Amino acid sequence: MRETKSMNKQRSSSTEDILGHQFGAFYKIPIEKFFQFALSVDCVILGYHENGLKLLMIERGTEPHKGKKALPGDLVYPTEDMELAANRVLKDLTGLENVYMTQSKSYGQVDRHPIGRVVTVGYYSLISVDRYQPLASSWASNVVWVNVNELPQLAFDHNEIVDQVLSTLRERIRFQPVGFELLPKKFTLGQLQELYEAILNTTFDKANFRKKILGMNLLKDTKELQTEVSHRPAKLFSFDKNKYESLLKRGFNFEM
Amino acid sequence: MRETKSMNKQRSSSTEDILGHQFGAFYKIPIEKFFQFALSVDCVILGYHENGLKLLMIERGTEPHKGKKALPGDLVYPTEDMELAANRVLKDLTGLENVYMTQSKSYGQVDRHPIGRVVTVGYYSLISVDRYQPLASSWASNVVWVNVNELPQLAFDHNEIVDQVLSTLRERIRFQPVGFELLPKKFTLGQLQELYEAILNTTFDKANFRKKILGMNLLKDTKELQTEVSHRPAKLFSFDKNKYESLLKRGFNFEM
DNA sequence: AATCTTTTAGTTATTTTTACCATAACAATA
DNA sequence: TATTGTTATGGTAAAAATAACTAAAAGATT
Repeated sequence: MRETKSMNKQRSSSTEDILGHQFGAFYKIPIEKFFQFALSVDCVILGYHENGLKLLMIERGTEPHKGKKALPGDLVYPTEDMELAANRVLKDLTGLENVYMTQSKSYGQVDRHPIGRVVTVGYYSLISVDRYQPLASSWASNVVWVNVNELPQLAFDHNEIVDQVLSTLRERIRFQPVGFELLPKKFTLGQLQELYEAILNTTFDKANFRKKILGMNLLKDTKELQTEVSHRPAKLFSFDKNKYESLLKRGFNFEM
Repeated sequence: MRETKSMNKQRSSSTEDILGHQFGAFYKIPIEKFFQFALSVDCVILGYHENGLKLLMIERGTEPHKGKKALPGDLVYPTEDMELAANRVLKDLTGLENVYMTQSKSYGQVDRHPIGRVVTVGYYSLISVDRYQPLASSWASNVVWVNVNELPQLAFDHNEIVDQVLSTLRERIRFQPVGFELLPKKFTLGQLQELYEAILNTTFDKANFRKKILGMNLLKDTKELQTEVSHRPAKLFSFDKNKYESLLKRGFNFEM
């Protein structure tokens, strides 16, 4: 890792325009004064349980905001890419890797953190809860799933971060096939419909929903059936990502 | 402004969990080592000229990336909110205030800037070119409008930032009434249609386009006419924001 | 008067959406 | 074995939205 002292020395000897930012900032203030931000990531980890969308939160044991729920997050190391930091947080919390993860917005209000200027970047990931199992760690007891419709007041500006992510997801799920990320690899059409209904807070006609989604030719019939149900078992389908990619190239537009 | 030294002292005396990030980062590294990021903003300032979407760029006079075009941007002051910094850049460059501006993504690759760890937040704003007039400043000669379809290789990761903004805009303009921000307060339906056609790279049937947009009841007939045209002058309309807000509450969905 | 383009008011065919209906299939269980 | 609950499947029909097109009056300039 690069040392702070040598970095400062390098900066002090730099020309006034090395950054290419011309609007005056460091004509007045030495350049090293600008290098006093910290960067963090906060993860909105969404899963679909029992007919509802939930997110993983931790309960804070210390001030500030002691006792409140907060998004899992961490500081980014000075030599770490932020996507890496977000994936690290996710993996430490859930054991999961290579899951759907997207950057949301950044939050940098001057007074958002008492310790100093900490800018945080929001990420959200969609996980299939059948793959998740809580890791046995020191903080494991503090981890809870919270229904997105029953969010309490969260620590810091985390309510704002979550609200932003949810509204992005509600837009995105209608035009991008991301809903499948929240289901097991193999799912029934009923489960898919329930998921859409829960997230978009509407209802669909069952027959029409089936026709629409099957008509897209994005689902692969796994030839397997649901088990342990006291009625005719539903077929299990899987999302065919390759098919989607190839349809995309031909101008296909997903829409629900 | 807060002093660096006193901030470091404060941090050194803090408990290990004051940030509420539990995953180990500063168990290994002193907290002040995390405060060595700089934050910048880069602005994608979009305007609509002569049937094309263009963006304001500056030409770099110094290394790195000397001679290349770059997005206007600046470092964020340690006690400045980032939205404020973005608006400052916009105002310094164009003289404009209170224009449509939205945060895009953040870019924080470790090696994206030679001087140190600089994380940049992308913003985009939509301006009406009839309001813009280049300010007479030291950098004024370096400012150029570039057609979004003829972008050269830009400095840093600015191509990525612009591409992201353009793809967001193309999605957004279909479902949010943001296109009007790029037109003068009063515009003809022909201008509006050309704007949509340029951004979405399609064509619309004129009669159908008219019916659709007028059917939404979002446009106010200003009772004025185009002037200085050698044919029947078109009516001038304006976007009725209040009307839109009230329709929104009743569940209206804008879509083009 | 000729020209150019907007405005306005249609029509028509096609496609998509929405709301239904009916019945066979099938696993559990009573 | 009959009942029950739900999925699977294959419809139909009305309503709404979309797309493609036609026609002509209006107004300003040349």
